[in-house]
Amino acid sequence: MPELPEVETVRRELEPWLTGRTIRIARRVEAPPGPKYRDLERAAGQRILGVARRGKFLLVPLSGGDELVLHLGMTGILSPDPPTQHLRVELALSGPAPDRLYFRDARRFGRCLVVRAGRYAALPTLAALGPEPFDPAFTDEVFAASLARSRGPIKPLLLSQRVVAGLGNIYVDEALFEVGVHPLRPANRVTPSEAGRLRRASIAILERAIAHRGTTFSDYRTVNGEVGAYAARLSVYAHEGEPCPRCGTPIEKLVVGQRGTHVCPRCQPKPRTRRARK
DNA sequence: AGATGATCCTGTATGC
DNA sequence: TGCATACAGGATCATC
Repeated sequence: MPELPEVETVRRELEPWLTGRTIRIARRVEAPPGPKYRDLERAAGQRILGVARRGKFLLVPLSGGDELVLHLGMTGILSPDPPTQHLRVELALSGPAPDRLYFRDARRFGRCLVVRAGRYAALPTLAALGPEPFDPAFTDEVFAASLARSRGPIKPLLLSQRVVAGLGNIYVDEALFEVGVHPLRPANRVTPSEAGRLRRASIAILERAIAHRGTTFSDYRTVNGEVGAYAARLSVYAHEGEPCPRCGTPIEKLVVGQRGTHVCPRCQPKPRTRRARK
């Protein structure tokens, strides 16, 4: 489940390899035609200017004014080695070996398409993406104001990518645990002080996870084929039934917004449901 | 317009 | 052992 730390790890490995090379061939393999893989062939002949990231999206600006947009989805893996199964995209590059980039994606939740640079109409989440967590413009005040505008539960709002970019199911659970906020708490009932702590905790967790090259449960691999080492440092995610690292109460698993969600019932008290009165 | 729920997709785990 | 079923979830779309 690649989230910001996993995608950033991949980006850092791709950047020195790909930058300056020319895409000789870009082709879709074993993937049905459709919006998830579009206009790839347009990348052929264009030089790669760099490898950037916004949230969980990889952005590869090209010399002809186009941009290659990649999303790993759930099971996407980028590698210089061809997979035996589930190959979706192959890029052939100029320059010395390794000169092929393969995009493998078993579950087909990922995407790879070429657009005019910055034109993200085909990618609504990217078009409406919130600030990068590490952007100085993402301040306590900005974050608290975004939360105050929404009455829905805090977790789905953070997963929406509109308030802040790059958080996914794992790191949202970890960050909410860290500050003792229940995932069902209405966003506008998170206090400004809690919002500040949540912002700083999210950044700290993401930075630590990047330092460990992300979290691998099953599919995620770095470009070099390595697993991420952060799974061993998770506090609540995938720890249901185990003692809370802070208070010892067994971690519980519930469903919030159709997502498996992990909480310490003591450190993260469930919000009172305020029912309509008459 | 914001919130909610269904949907996509297949490898892995579980149950009988 | 084999088969059926449940489960995992990021983004998108339909619906209210």
